[in-house]
Amino acid sequence: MSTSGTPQFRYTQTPSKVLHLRNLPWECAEEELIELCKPFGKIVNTKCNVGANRNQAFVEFADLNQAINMVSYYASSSEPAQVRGKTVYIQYSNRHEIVNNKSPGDVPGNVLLVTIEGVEAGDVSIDVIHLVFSAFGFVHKIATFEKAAGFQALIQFNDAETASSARNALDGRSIPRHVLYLLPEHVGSCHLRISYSAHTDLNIKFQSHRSRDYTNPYLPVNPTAIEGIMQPAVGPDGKKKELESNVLLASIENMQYAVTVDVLHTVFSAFGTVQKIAIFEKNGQTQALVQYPDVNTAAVAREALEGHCIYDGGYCKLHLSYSRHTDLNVKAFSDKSRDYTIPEASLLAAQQVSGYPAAPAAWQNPQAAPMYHGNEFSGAASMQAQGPPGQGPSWDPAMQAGRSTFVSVPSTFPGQTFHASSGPVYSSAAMPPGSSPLQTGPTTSSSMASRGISQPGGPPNLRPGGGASPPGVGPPGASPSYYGQ
DNA sequence: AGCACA
Repeated sequence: MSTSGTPQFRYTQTPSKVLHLRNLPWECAEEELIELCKPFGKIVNTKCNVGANRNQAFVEFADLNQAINMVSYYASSSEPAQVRGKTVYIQYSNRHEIVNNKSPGDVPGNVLLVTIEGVEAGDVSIDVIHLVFSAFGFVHKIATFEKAAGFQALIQFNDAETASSARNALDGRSIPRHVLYLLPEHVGSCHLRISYSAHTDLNIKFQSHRSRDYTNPYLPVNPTAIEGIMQPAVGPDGKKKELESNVLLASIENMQYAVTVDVLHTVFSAFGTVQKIAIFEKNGQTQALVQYPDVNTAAVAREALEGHCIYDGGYCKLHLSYSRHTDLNVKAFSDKSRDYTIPEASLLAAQQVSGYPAAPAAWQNPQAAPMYHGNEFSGAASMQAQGPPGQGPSWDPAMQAGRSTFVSVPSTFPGQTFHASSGPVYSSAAMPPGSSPLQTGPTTSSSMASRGISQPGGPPNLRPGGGASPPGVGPPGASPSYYGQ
């Protein structure tokens, strides 16, 4: 009775030009592997830090004979293979080539992604992190956040060399003993898992309890961070208050009919100037971000539209919440996004959607402080490249008040998915203030809302049909209107 | 000290 034989140990393993190395020191760098193996032949690929303990590796030789040479050499050698004095066990791999030799986190860069295991976000302050990592060089920026993986921090160094020295020294280690006294007593172990981020320059908008930009001491302090809030904002009545924002997140339920940027613009313009719109898909559901100039307008729109349907019959029901974003960075004119603050885009939009006043080109932000420009390739050079304020449609990310201190690709920001340029990327960009509201200012528009719009069945007086009907959408014979359920 | 990915 022949079974498919269980794999035996090395004696019956078929040779492969890929070798499996075990019992490596966990610090083992690719260079050390190469050092060990290159006397036997040309190494074409490696994979380091494999296994739960990250103490295994694979090395692929150019030629099978080279791998055989190495295995047989150490099989008969009196001196075992060693890395830093540690005996390394070598055998043929059961695969014949190394695929995916590097995970994204292993590609060196100047920004580290640090996961601090076994702690809550409040346990390890950004100052402790700064202290620990400053041992390896000047830390430019830090952004911390909580994800499923735990408490994480992005730490930006000047270059990949500095970053890798920090990673090599700290990956897998606990926070060094000399700073442990800075941690709360209940924090027992807090191991650091460190990989490289694909980011090259973090976009820090405020000095706050969760983000720092050490290159720019003049960066404004996030007002909400002064009190060091670690708990949700609380309203006057003591109840938990949802964090407000000038940007609304709209989920569109029961979307039987296409909802275009123009439709959304029409709907949301009833409450004030819509600055930017971005439509995207999330979990198979269509969502949209709608940016107003201020929180008040957004609050009014939210109150009025929540639970209402764009089309009669329960179609395209809106669910609104506040986004964490305060300023969207969207393509000026595409089928999924619109930036009405850009004069050209407004013109373009006006060609298609007649009847809407173009947003005024107000680019000066009175709130703007001298700012550090945090785009992908920023640095001294890009700061100089900034044009003077008030000139044309620049992308100067003027500072604006807001509570989002660190904004990036939604939901994927610190994770392992990096969209460099695909899709809308939300980050800092200018928020031109003082755009003239379509109807009324924020304060009066709230009275407007209280007069009727928020009442089910009381549609706002603005209908897409009036010069802005979305092409061929909506139920037959029905122009978009608002119906309470 | 015993085989990787997502």
